[in-house]
Amino acid sequence: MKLRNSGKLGYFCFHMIISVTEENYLKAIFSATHNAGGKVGNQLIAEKLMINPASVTEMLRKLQEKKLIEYTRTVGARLTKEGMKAAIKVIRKHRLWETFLVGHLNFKWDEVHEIAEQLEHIQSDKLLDELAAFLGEPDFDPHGDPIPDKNGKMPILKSKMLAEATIGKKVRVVKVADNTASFLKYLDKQGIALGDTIIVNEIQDFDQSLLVQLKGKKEVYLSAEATKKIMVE
Amino acid sequence: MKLRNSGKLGYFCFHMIISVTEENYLKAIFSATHNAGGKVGNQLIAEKLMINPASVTEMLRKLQEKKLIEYTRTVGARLTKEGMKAAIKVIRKHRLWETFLVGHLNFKWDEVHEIAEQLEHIQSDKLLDELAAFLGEPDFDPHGDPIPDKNGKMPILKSKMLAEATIGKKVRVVKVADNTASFLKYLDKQGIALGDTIIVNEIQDFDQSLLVQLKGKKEVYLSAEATKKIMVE
DNA sequence: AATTTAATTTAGGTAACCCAAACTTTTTAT
DNA sequence: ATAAAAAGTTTGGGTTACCTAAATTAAATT
Repeated sequence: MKLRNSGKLGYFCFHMIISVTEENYLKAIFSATHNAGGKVGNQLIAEKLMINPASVTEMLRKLQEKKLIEYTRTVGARLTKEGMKAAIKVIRKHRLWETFLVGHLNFKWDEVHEIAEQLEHIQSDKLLDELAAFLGEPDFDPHGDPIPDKNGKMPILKSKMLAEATIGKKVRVVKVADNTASFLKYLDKQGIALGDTIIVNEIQDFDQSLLVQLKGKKEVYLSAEATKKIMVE
Repeated sequence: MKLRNSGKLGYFCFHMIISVTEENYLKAIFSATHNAGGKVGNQLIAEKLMINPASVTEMLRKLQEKKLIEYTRTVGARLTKEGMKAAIKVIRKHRLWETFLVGHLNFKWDEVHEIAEQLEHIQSDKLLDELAAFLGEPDFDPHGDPIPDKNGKMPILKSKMLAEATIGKKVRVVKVADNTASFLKYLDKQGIALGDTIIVNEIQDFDQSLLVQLKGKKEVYLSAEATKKIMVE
């Protein structure tokens, strides 16, 4: 933590220095709690960060010291307001960079994650603002994930799994619930992209796989697995 | 150092992992030797990196281990071919990012250095290639510094100090030899930008300051200091 | 050549990460 | 209720990259 002159406003304000590692912890805690809502244990955090659970304890204490999380050994960790703000800012950066890479630098949606993981830690408020403006303040990233706005507000997109779509009704792919390269490449191979329309023609009883009609009239079978990861509206 | 499958060529190749700190050492050694040509001592490296000279020894040994530099305690350090390649790649990234920030994200030339210092360490060959292509393979950055091409070749720009310009002859500003924000802001205030034409009208004998005529016919005095940092052709 | 001065190295220490293994607490199941 | 399983913590150790102070080595001066 470091005291810094804010320069513009004429008074001092605390500007917390959050290390790259700390940011990754905050992201992991966010992604583990924002749906379930509750708290996360060390184990799950360790898993998400692919580190040893033994390493987590110390860092959680440090994050609590910095008032970025609330933490009790038995119940686990939850982000404070400050921690939430920091986590969402990292996510905003990540998703804006992904949008940039796909939109302007000819990256495929399965190639951007690793690089965005690096770019999300670049520290510059002006860069963040200007990048967002350059991209036209996009609401969603190349995977359909919502991009938080400057105040941390996430656009809401109500979508459901393709697996739950009504037969015969036309739906539009708006998001993928799995950003791994392998799944995304599989979708590319099938000819399925964000924004495409799909009609479910049949459900196979024995394995819940779907026979669907893509935009080019082409019919393909999608496994139950896959249809749970393709989000539509 | 890590063994990695190169993927494309079908054989294994060594891919050296160079840390951020190591990259900064290579940059410092490069910038201290590429003009003078010789070798650098610990002191100068320490100064450039704003660390203690005692800290340098260990790292230089490590860089020598990795065959990125040649090092003898008495003569100092010099980049090997590999080290040079690595250093130039970092510089290429730095200058391309600066070009991007100024060209597309509304940054002023005095605002980009710090951010480029972060961005230059992002690891992705595709990103580097695509960024360069997006920018149109520029030859010079916003300060007039040459951007090495993919093979590490630097475009050469023969320029001289404004201080050495012939009186009455029209010259063009092509580079600044000082990238500090304070100097760049000073130039902004004087209304001097890259590409501008200047005519030297008078040299003041007593302090070597110049009375110059800018493109808008405006006449200003420039200190000898300043005229040594404005490069023209 | 002897001395002063400058540069470099050594030695010992700190801080932020990480791990493996031992240990403790909590939870679950019998 | 108590043993087994699961989850969390502590201990001891490792790495990287930095620090200071003291010792050493090389260079420059006298």
